[in-house]
Amino acid sequence: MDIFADFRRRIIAILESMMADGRLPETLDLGRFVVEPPRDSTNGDLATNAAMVYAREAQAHYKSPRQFATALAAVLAEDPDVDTAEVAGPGFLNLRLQPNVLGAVLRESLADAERFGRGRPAGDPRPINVEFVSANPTGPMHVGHGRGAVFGDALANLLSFAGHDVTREYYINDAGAQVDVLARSAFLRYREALGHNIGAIPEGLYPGDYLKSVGDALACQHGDSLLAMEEAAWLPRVRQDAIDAMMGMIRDDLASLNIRHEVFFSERSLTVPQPGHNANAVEEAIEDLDRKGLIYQGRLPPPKGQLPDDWEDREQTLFRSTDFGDDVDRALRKSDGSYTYFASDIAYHKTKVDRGFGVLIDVLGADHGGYVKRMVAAVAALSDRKVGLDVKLCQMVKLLRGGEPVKMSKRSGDFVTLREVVDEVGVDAVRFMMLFRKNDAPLDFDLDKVIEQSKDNPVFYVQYAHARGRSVLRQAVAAFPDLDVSAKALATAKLDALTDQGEVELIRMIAQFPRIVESAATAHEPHRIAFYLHELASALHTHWNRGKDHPELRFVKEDQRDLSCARLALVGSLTIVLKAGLGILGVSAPDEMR
RNA sequence: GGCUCCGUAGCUCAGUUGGAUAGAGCAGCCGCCUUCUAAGCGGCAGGUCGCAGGUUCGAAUCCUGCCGGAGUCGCCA
Repeated sequence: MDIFADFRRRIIAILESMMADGRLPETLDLGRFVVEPPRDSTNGDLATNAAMVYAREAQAHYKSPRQFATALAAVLAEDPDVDTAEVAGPGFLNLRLQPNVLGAVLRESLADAERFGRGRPAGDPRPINVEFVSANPTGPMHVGHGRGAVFGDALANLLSFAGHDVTREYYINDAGAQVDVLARSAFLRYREALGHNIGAIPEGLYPGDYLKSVGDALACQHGDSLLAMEEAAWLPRVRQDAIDAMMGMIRDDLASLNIRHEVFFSERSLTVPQPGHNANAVEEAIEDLDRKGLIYQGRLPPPKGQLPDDWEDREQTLFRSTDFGDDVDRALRKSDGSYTYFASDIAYHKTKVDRGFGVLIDVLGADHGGYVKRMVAAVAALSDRKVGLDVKLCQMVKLLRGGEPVKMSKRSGDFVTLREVVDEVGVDAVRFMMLFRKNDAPLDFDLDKVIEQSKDNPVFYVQYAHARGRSVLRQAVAAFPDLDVSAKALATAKLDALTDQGEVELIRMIAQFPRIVESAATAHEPHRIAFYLHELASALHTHWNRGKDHPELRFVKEDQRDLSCARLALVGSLTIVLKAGLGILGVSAPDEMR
């Protein structure tokens, strides 16, 4: 249960009845006010700005926002769940709830631990597609890819937790010139495997050692038979083998971060005719736009800034992306007549629209910023504005060690791989740190700091809070050997003993979890979960420590079984929320720190 | 030059979609271990929310214009 959403509904009902009675104008847009925690919790449990939001429209009925709020307060005070309803400041309405309301939330979190905080499928029932990583299949993943990978995966977790049907998807760029370069690079390694002296890797080919095994495999499979062929003959075969090998490597890299995609979509598949069609997907997508009158032959103004050397003014096939908010119309064919990357991307996104997704999310590197408007335009055009595309750009990751930038080795191809980082600091640290920042802010990742076991390290700090909670439950069993500390059992504890301010504060924070999930999911911002967990962990550590100066506040009181049970219910609920939140981030919730 | 993102405490960053006296963590100073884990906690100090206008009951948040930083700029992917 989300008490904020719940009371928002109750207030809507009140406003509606006031509208029906003529106590308010009938035209109010009831979607505009909010119910949220008051900034200062001494003001109560819930606050709403409804009276201020509608003050202007209600002026004929209530002179001031405060007067309106007073009227609203009078009705709300009748609600059996409300203790007090007070008007504050310019017209805020602060509600203090009966203790049993928050208690019910706590009880619910224990009784149905698996579901607490989860959203119900509501609103747009269409599934959401999250496309992320989509690293070129030309080598192992590096740290920058890792950020997008973790972000996309956590976002997918979050949306799924919030009640949406989510598909994780990877777009394999296996059709461009870069995979031909990959094939030639692999062919070189193939010759090397056959004993040829290949010397230095020529400029323009991929030099990485990771292609040696591809060369070995080719030699093993084909012997020297490829050597006699023309490039046009061997390239397609070598290319596919190399791509498969690279994708295998990338899947392993992703698996090391516990990331799995449901769909791997091949760009190349868009360029071959589909069964039962006489055109390929790219051609069909462009025909589709053409039928909508969005394709034309025309000229583009030269690019601003530095003019490319080979700029030529020519007539070309253009998409009217400016009809959908882009700055300039975009080219769909290169000068040699082949399609641009944008054209296949349009076709690719058309498949997403056709597959019935209602919301598309693309997770890309910040260097793709210039690409956003045209892609949003394309999706709007393809779906007649019925499908939204949200492009989440992840900023760069700066890798540090002890505060100093990690030198990227100049030995070409030998960059710091994602795998090296995961192996050094662990999945949990990588995932949490990548999510403990907004996606559009650059990230410093310090290899030394993230394995530190101290409060300076938020990963550790949050995990420790969970472990501490679990430890308390273990201690409780030691004190009361017959006690059942399972969540289900704790849900039946008498909770009215939880009266200490710190305890109430913790319950309030637990009650916020559902709305944090909801708002983070709506905003497509998983970092909000990470920050919430950090605050929750901090609150737990704080309260735990108060038990030092005030032994009567400790969770386990051997001579007071009922009181202990109530407090253990609180601890149990905290571990449930911490674990659920960490689960969204894809970070483990250990029972003890060792 | 165009577009996108960013600018909040000495440093690194949050800020619940326009709310109440702008918050954390580092770093600095002062405290707390016969105790369910001190791997932690409390307190003090620290601010012209880049600048200037505008919108309104109310702006760090929305709009405009500047200043500063990052990215990007027909057919590359």
